[in-house]
This record gives sequence, structure tokens and C-alpha cells, in this order.
Amino acid sequence: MSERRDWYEQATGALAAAGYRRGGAREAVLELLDAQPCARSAVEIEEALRRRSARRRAVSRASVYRILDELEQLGLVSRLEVGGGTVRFEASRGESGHHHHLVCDVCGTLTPFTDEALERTIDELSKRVDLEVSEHEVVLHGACSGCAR
Amino acid sequence: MSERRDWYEQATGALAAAGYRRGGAREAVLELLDAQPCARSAVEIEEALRRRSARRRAVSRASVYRILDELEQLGLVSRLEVGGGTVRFEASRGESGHHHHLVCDVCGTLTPFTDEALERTIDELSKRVDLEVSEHEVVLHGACSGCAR
DNA sequence: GTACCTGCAAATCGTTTGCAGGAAA
DNA sequence: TTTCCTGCAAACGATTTGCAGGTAC
Repeated sequence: MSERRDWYEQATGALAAAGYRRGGAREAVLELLDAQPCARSAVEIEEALRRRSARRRAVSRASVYRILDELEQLGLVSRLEVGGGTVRFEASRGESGHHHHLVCDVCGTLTPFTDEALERTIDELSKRVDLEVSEHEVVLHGACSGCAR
Repeated sequence: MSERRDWYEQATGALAAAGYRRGGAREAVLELLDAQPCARSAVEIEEALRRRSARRRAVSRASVYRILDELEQLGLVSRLEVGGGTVRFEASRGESGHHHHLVCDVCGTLTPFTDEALERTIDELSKRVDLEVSEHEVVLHGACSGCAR
């Protein structure tokens, strides 16, 4: 069962349940996010949508931001701030899709990774801390294999 | 041996060694950063400096940014992006001052914390990952004790 | 038909840069 | 004196908002 298609369905359902109507821009953003392997900025999303086959309409930047905001509020996407002064967004695919990020500070590339031990340590730690933890994120900065040499 | 005063000295030395001259704005920023318990944004720093005793001159925002940039390049401060679309900076006090952050998504408060097991896990993990890791950061999001209820 | 959805353009806001005068060495 | 350090104001780029027309229901 592909997590991909699942997220799109889930998001569509959640939006409908929250009383949102269907609309071209929203659907386009959902499709695009669903197809991404990792976080994307609003600008990247807008450009990607503009590049799609000419048959399909582009989506204005304002709509991209508005839609990302709605999705975030519904917990369907998560926001990642990791450098370059721009915020990136990615589909929240739940437990099974949970991951963290490697950032190459040279070329800016973002790569996802997962680590069981890390999750256990953080879950453990989250209980002891003076905060009702709802989310966590780990970012490793450095130079990727291409840039390190 | 207070890590506070130590950082100020270290920073002053490193700046001199790097060929920077002494200057009022730079010194003011150093003093202020040295006195902070946790990360601050450039705007917060500027305002704090402006509020200081009337005898002392304020520092322009441009200088704050320029100085923070210099300090970051020398590894004297680290940059933290954690919400609100603004970057925060804090003195890098080395191993002994290393910590991570709790963010209250309700009131925006930032609190530092440390965890031995977490460090070990991350160090371990850093070796296995396809990135020459130079730094890492962990952020736990949630509601602080004041906001949770 | 009504209320929501979207695009466009203007407004914000954090951050950066160009330039001219003031200060450190 | 020469070069760096600063402040000021303008420039920039990401994000937000106001408004008018188009669209789902």
C-alpha cells in the first residue's frame, strides 16, 4: 500500500471534512506535494506547478502560501526551517513516513534519513522535558559527499 | 570558571586574530550575546541594545547583521532557525555549552536543554550517514507548561 | 445565488547592500 | 593617512493581505 497515494486521499478527505470546497489550485498543490520525496519551498512549488504541462493552469504564489497554511493547520504538512531564510513544506505521512534531514551547507541539498535509535532516544527524552511535545526534528548540517572534497 | 566571561574573551581574541579592529558596535553585540541564556534574533538584539542606558550608543540593524555574520563565520555564534520566519543567534560556548531547544509553538518561548544519551546517539549516527557532519540540532516543538493548560 | 477559492498587485517584514562620514591603527 | 567600521537609506526576497472576479455547491 503506497504511502504516496494514501496521503493524497487522506488530505482530500480531511479537507472535505473540514468544510473546504474543491478547487484547482488546492488540488494541484496536493498532487505536487504528494509526489515530492522531500521538503520543498513555496517558491519551488509554485515554479514546479508552472512548469507542468501547458494544459494545466499555473497556481499563483499567494494561493500556494494560503493552501500550505491550511494544510499545515490540519496537520497534513509539516514546516521545516533549515537555512537560506526560506521555509520548506512536506507531506506529513505519519509514523511510517517520519524522517529527519541532512543539509549540505555548501550546495543546499536536503536529504531525508531515518534512524530507529534516534527515535527511541527522543521519545524517551520527550517524557522528561518540561514541554508537552507534539513534534520533533533533527537536522544534521555538513558537507555532502559531492561537496566535501 | 564561568563560561560567560570566557566566551567574551575568546570572541575578542578570535576577532583580533582574524584581523578585525575594535569597534563600538561589535563590542556591544559581543557583550549582549554573552549575557543571553538562549538564542536571540537580530531584531531582538538591536532592540535590547537600543534600550541600554542612554549613555551608550545604539547599534544599527545593519551592523547587527554584519557582526553576527562575522561571528558566525568564525564559529563564535551559531544560527538557529526555529519558527516565525526569523533566524536566531547564540554564542557557541563549545562542548560544554552545547545544547538543544524546546520551542513552545503557542507563546514562542525558546528553552535550552541538554541530554547525554541524545548526544551519543547522534554522534553514533553521524558516522553512518552520507554527510560530513559539522553540526547538528534537535528541536522539540510543543506547548510549554504555561501554555499547555 | 451565495459563500468560498483564486489571481493579481500592493503591502509587510526580515535581511542585505551601497555609500559616505567617522574611527582605529 | 589608510583602511576598516558604522549608520542610514535604498534594495531585495520571502511571505501576507485586500480586493474583485470566477467557481463549487
